Amino acid sequence: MAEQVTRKSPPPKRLSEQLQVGCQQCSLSELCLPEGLSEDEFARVEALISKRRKVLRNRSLFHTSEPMEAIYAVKTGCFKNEVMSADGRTQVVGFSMAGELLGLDGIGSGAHRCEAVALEDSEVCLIPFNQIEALAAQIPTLQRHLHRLLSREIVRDQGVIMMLGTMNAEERLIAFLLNLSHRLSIRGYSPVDFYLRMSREDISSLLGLTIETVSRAFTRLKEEGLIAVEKKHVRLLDPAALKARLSTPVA
Amino acid sequence: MAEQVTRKSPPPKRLSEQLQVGCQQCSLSELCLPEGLSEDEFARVEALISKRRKVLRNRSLFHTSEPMEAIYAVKTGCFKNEVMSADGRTQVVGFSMAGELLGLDGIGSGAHRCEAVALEDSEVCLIPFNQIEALAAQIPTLQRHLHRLLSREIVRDQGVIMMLGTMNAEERLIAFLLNLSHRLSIRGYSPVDFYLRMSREDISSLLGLTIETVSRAFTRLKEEGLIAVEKKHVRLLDPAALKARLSTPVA
DNA sequence: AATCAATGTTGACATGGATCAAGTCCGCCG
DNA sequence: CGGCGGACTTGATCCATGTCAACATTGATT
Repeated sequence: MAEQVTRKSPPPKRLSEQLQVGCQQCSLSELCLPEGLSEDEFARVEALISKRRKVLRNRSLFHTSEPMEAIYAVKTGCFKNEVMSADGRTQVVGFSMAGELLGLDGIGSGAHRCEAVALEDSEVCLIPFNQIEALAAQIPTLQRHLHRLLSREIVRDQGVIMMLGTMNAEERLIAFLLNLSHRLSIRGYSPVDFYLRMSREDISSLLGLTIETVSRAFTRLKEEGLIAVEKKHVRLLDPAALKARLSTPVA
Repeated sequence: MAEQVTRKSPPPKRLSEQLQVGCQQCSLSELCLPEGLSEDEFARVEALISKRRKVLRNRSLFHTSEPMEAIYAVKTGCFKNEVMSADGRTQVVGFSMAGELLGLDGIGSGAHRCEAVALEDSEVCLIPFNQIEALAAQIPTLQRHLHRLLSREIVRDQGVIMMLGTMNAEERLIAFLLNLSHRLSIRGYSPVDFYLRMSREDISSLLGLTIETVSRAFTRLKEEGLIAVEKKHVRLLDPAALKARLSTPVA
């Protein structure tokens, strides 16, 4: 099951090969990088992001308290972001899929404040933060993009806060599924038929519920014909009805 | 009670007077601005932040969906940050006190994603975002500072997520009080004796609870001798015990 | 094939917090 | 002064979710 990532090339890639896969060829560049870069600018950014790193399933890309020397763009696979409190509580604060950035929370203190764990064999592009920061000072478009990404992460987190603060179990699950659906569709995947990369436990942590409650919420939505679930395979049978559930609770 | 802010000068300030109160004289500059700026750099930053704006109690500094043309530093007073969902839910995502920034969430989309409401008559420094961004490109110290602030906001939000995801009512209230306490002490105020600026309703929204539950949690902590509360006046009688409550729940 | 550990589902029951309803304490305003 | 509304507290009850336990499924190991 947990086999090495070997989809793009034979066994162990050589460094020279890794370097060849640039941002220009990457279908995700429109998610990671700003539009409107000149060729020269693009090349300078690309030069910074030449390093890749593979992370096997259940391994960490970085740990809490580890010094932050780079941020990461998910190239393939999926991660969960977990924060840990002083007293040992653990909380999933989000999942990161291809084209999304990881490690932005480490900029403030210079150390990562959360742990990024691969949910499947994954690969990330390494972005040395000091260097991208220096380059951003020279390329306004890049600078603006970086600020936008940071700000969007704030907005995303506030969305999670709203979910936790105002929604019941069923609504939380629906919000979660619709959020996944939306992000998948942006990436060209089906918004109504997908496989969950994360366990019920990870979902329940993000949603601030127990796994039993999440399981029952899945079952109820299934019984009502709104979704189909078998294990990790989810189909949204009535996306409109799901969205409607998030608006006025009953009537 | 709700009188205008007139502590620093007679009745209605003239613009020329407002401009005189620069960052140099502001005791909060160490919170808003980076250390290590040269005199020249400091002056350039200061020149950008010369505008002030007063916001009366219960008035909004900005509204959701309003175009974001500036970010703000709280000079005096206190704000609540509220996000609203499409379906009309409202959620307080945090409170901002003197020296803290407001409006960072608007950078991503160019429009504010939340509403900032003054909890008392307050004053903010207006920071035109485009200009501070441009200046940051020229002053690395400033750029780094800006990134840190953005990142810290992410970390702060993740802390709220953890609170909502893992704590019970009493723990949430304790976490909230200790957080306030800490921020007040940084500003030179007593960490164990303070006045709440926000209503029980605002607190309950942030904590994802009802006002009744918040009220009962206050009462219980009071009965246990951990705090003293009369209305908005709170005293932490046993901060160590409060902190201990956040660690291992029972034993 | 047998065993085992993870993972998820389902049921029965307990409980923390929501809901509903008074009631108190204010400051405010006529 | 008296009445009124808003903010908060307190009590009684209900219910959504947590807890505990059994069981199913799956894949890994032997």
